[in-house]
Amino acid sequence: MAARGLYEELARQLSAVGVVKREMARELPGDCPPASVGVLMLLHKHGEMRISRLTELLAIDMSVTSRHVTHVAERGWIERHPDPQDGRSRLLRLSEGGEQLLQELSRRTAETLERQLREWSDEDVARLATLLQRLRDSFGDGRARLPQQGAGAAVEPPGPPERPTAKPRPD
Amino acid sequence: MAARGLYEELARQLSAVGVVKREMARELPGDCPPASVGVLMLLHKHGEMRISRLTELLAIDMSVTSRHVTHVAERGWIERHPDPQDGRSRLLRLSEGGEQLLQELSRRTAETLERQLREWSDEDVARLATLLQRLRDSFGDGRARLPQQGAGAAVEPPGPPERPTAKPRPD
DNA sequence: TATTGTTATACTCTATAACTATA
DNA sequence: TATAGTTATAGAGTATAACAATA
Repeated sequence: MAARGLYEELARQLSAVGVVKREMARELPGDCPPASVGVLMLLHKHGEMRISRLTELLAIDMSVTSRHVTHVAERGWIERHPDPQDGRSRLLRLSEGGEQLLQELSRRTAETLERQLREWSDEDVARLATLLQRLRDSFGDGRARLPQQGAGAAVEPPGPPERPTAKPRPD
Repeated sequence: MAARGLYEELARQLSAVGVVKREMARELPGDCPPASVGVLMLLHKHGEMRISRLTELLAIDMSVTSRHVTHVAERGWIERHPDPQDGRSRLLRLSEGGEQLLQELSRRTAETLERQLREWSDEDVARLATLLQRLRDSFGDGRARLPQQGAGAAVEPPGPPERPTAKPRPD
């Protein structure tokens, strides 16, 4: 178990990752937001799958996955075939055009990182990727997606005074 | 310079950090979104400062910072004093209540990470935090916030065929 | 005229809830 | 009745542009 300060520092750094993500997003074609790239990458890596599986891998709500999938399907980057196992589902698969787009995006992503991380050693790049993977695993582990019993109001803080305590806010 | 696959893997892991951030956000009081925590943390760490400085540290647009600051100020977590150096600015400072809230939030954040990262060694937690810090530095380095010459249309991809190429989309 | 902030508007990503179709 | 997926709606975070006040 690490010291508390260590965790706080990690939390701070995690919340700052957004800068990097936004910078990377600038390199994408206007038509293809980061979420679409995520869908394409997973279909490339894991092959044909249903929306439910994609939802698990993305660790977001299925309704969101559905929208992202619609987006990439409308642009012809994936194909949707009937699932012989279950009439409610369809199997998603990268199209020829999707494969090629992804190639191009991957190349560009790599270029950006290469440029920004010029000073980094292979070892450090790999180390960071590995630690992030592990971080995700650690979080997705224990209670992966418990069915929400009241996440909205969430753990109201015990004592901090002076705070107007979450007024309904009329605006 | 690392191999291309290494960069792609890093990109994939970076885009997946969202899961962790959302999980952490669940632990926050409904009134205090992650962005507010960021503001409070920076004011705690660096002390009194102007919005422009906060904007640099957060690496977001000043208009966004302005909104976040308004949010925390409305709840009494920070105070705004006139800046003797410049009549257009105000100096932001954590209030008593803000300090206490932050203490509580930090405690809770640390608890969450402690719970999820039970298996992690001190070294690995520190290593990840350090690498993320360095990642951010590397990105914020060279051209930190160039004045946008056409980021909207962004680098349209050269060759990937078959792609409907960003149709106006009638919907 | 240039700079510091603020406000209005729009876009992306996500969640919740209500709904459809199939199991 | 339960499950896979879709759609409507809302909220958080960000960016751009137009604007106000001060330098």
